[in-house]
Amino acid sequence: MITYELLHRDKNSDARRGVIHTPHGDIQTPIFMPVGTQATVKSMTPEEVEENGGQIVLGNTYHLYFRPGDELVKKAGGLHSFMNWHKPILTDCGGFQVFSLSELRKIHEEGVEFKSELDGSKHFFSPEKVMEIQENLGADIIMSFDECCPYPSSYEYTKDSMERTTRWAVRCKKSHKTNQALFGIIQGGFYKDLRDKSTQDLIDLDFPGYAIGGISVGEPKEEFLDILRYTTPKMPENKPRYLMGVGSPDYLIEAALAGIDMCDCVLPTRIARNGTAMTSHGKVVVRNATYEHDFTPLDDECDCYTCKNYTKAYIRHLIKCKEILGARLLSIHNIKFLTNLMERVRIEIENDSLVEFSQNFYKKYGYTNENRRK
RNA sequence: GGGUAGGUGGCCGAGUGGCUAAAGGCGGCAGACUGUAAAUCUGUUCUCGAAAGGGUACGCUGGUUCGAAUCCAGCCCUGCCCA
Repeated sequence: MITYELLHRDKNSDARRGVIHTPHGDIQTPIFMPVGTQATVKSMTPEEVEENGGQIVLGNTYHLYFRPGDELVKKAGGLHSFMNWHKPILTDCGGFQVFSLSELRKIHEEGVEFKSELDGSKHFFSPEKVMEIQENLGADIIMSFDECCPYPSSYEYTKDSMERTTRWAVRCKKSHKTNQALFGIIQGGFYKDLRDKSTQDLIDLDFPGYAIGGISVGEPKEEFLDILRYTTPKMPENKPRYLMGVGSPDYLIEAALAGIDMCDCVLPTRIARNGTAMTSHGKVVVRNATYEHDFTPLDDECDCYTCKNYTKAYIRHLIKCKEILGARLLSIHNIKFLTNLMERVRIEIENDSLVEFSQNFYKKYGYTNENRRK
């Protein structure tokens, strides 16, 4: 099981500084969690993830069920042993795949029918099945099965979906047998009364942690912030609060300001593979021609392995040639950038200065209204 | 020297009379990426112009035709085979 310890509350925002105690060690919060869908943070070794500030990584129920199979992972001694990562692990439940693989699935009350994108075979995910898979995987934190609604969705659709997600949460709880921490996922789309209902119903079920799902799915930033700031304060104070699928620096800071403890995202590793770095001066598309003759590091303020040893010109060269080292060096940098950012956020919370920090950060990072997601 | 296949936009390569400023790929340039169907996807890529539109262009020169990358003639060049 896990417990949440509140260390300090920011006097000028809803931000909070805490620790989550897990069977595989403590997690200092707020935290950014790198995603390792297929039991690997793409291109990085577990040692590199740890050296670059990773305290916990994610795995994915859907992907690991298909390959290599959760039974195999169990046979290997669980995910920790299988992937040689001995710090905490959280597995996502496959709810996001219900959303992202919309063309390959059908949703029923009983569960979701999936057509495998690998071989076209049919598979059925019920809340009970998802619990069984996640128990085999053996993560410290597991997620209840949900549906992540697309944006935009009608009130009626979102309501039905949210209510079904709650019924699925009941079934997950009922069939959950291990001492892994099972988190509930708040849904309700962009409708505040639905968010209220979802939050309250899940609180009544008494989960050891709660997540906000169904935002950061392509909506305008204002709507994201609106739901984030509305929902987070209604989540229990004595338990971890997890915002799913957020990883750009501004969203992470806003999440912390709203009182979120945990975020995860593929963004840093994905944009790394596509030739982009996050830096203290904003996004650097190092693939671009501007950097052809730039023999300076990605970020002059960064202390990561990549920035200590390599230049933009070299990394650009690697990316242009599709050399895997390019993806690795950028992934290392981006992960370190975000874990450094969150470390800084934790310090600022302790000093009650996160609001001021965020304003300075945005100015330096170059965030304007144009940078906001549409 | 003889025979044969061929010369198309930065490169490879389709195209055998008008629908061709010319498919497709590569390369180049740019954009996107947020609980990973992603080392992916999208746009763009002769030139002038904001656009409408114009100018050049399929080895070279000339010809046939209302019209030629496409047909004809000569020349130049390249690969392969034979001497």
